[in-house]
Amino acid sequence: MATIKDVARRAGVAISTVSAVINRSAPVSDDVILRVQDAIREIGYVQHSAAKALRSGNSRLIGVIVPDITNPHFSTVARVAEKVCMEAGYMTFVYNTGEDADQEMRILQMMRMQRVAGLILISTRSDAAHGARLMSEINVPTVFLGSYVEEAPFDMITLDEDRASHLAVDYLLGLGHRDVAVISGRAGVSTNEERLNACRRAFAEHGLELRDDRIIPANFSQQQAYDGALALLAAKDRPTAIFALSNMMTIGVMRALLSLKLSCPGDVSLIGIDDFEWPEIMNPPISVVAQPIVAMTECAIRTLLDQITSKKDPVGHRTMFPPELIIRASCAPVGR
Amino acid sequence: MATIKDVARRAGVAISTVSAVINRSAPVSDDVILRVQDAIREIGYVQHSAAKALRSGNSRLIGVIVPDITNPHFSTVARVAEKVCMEAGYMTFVYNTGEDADQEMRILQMMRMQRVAGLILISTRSDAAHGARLMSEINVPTVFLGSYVEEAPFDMITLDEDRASHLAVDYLLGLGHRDVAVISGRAGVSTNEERLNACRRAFAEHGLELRDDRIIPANFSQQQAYDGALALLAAKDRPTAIFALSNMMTIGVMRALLSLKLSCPGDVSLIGIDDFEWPEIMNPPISVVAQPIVAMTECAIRTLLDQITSKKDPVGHRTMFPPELIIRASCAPVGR
DNA sequence: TTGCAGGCACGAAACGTTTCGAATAGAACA
DNA sequence: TGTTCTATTCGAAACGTTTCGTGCCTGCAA
Repeated sequence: MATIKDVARRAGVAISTVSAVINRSAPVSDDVILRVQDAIREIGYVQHSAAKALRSGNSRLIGVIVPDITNPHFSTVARVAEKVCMEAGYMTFVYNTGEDADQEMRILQMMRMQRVAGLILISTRSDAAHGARLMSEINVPTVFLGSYVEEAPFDMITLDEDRASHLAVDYLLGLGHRDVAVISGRAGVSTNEERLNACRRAFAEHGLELRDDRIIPANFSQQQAYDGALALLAAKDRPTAIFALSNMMTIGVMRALLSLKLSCPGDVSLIGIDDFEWPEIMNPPISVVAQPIVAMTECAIRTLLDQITSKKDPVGHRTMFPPELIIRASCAPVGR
Repeated sequence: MATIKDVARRAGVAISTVSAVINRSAPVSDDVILRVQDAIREIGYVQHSAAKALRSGNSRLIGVIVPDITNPHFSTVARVAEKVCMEAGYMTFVYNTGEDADQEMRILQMMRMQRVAGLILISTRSDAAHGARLMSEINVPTVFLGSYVEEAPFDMITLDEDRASHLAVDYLLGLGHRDVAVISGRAGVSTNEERLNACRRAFAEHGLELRDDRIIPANFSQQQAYDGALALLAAKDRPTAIFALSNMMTIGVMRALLSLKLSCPGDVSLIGIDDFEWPEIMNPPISVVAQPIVAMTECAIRTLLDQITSKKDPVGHRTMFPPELIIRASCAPVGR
């Protein structure tokens, strides 16, 4: 492939002059600019990012690490990240951890090889041990999105998880439900811990208690939520309402309801966190606590780019976005 | 960051020896291997991909270009591509065209800058003019997935589109439907043209005709399918069945049906191409012609890697995968 | 006419690797 | 002991850029 040297020869100028034209990094006469541009067009020259990155020490690459791109929530993150980064002249590297901490580390290692300029990280664990591993592997500006990790003092963009759970629980209790089960995500992930603790608080504020046996662990997995809900709902003391702490788990519960031929909201009310794109085609349309994921992602990227250009250390600052309760048809007053 | 030079100094060997150890590219004594490995660990050395790519002329990067990662069909492609490539020691660059040919070209340009070793391309147009532009921009092994482009003689992995449409049309006609509307994708995309032409043929084989005014263009867009279906279904001569040529358009039709309070399959039968992940939570579960997208993607990547390593020119060979008719609850005999 | 500043263009070094021909050391053989 | 071979190890060039110190011209002021 043609190199900058070929362009220089063709345009009859020095290599450094071509570089100056391409990057507008030094004044060049109009005449020369034109000659260089013509030469570039004629021989079809395209910059070699690797060479540029090597010499300039700037890859202009952003790593985006998500649990699973197949989840619409995360594919939206990927899409928005790509767009915002591209506008700023960066390329994104989107990778899936599959909720596996070792895979997360492997990906971080790859990101390091690529010398990414920054990282958007939706981590699979939040404990201090994981944080320590993270800190030893990450040496670029990083922003957590949706969750955060102990001992890893990066900036974080999250939902107001406390309010999210309160919105759902208050709504359910307000409908008269007293026996509510919570389908919980992966233990040890901040997102889940915060949502769960907020549930407990919300119950307590109503003078009620969220019993441990009404917390069904499902690891954010659709299948595990299905299995857990199946057992829960088949028992004769089934709850009157279920609150699922993430979109995939909400779907799992819905499937369990359907396979047991239980009516929703007739027999059991259901509410989840994270909105669905076409709720009306579901049976029934599910009420949810939605998070403004597009705005959150934009904010995360902006924060990251800011940190990259300003070169100032992150302060571990947390920005919270407000959740929104969207009432549809999956919850009814108890005993109806 | 530490470089290979630091490792060499620390281990007391030459740079080239360190390289030999890292890449197992030349025989090195066990003693030295150990010393080098220790040194690498101690100073936390990580290879610099850009430098490696520059010198070796091999980026070990694969570009994956999809219309919209937000569509579950394509996020599956991305996920599978990432996995298979990673196993082969390649990294993937996933990018969205947003169904825009100019954006597609811009992305190709970026891919070229990155000197990707190969490309998986789901193109937004199939015409010869687009093919010509493509050929002028692409200079690496490329495999088309799902669609192909005229005048761009790369290998292609697709569904057996003819059979896919036949499966759906034969099923509908077999149920007695005579007035069937087809929601069509973007004109000029091979996938859509083939599906549409196969529809016409299938009708003809039954001695029927698919009238042009029963072909509703919707550009593969959910919203356009919704709008089109709304107009179609609000008219007093509405069809008794609808065949939507892609997953998003099927959803659009479903929404139209619901918003008009039309019963499916009572009033109108509906079938689509592409399966849904949790059909049972839809109302009703929609019958579809499914494509084996995971296997297709794996095949595409394998074909590509093969071409990259064998360095032989593509022959424009087409591999077709069989569709599968999955009957659920959205189609009923006519007049019921 | 001379001196000087400023605007442009140039050349060479450096970024971190891989690669390949050459050098070295020890072993085996005569 | 000298020679040849083998098994390692080394050194330097090259990949395609950017960057920065130099130097050449031109024009303007004195």
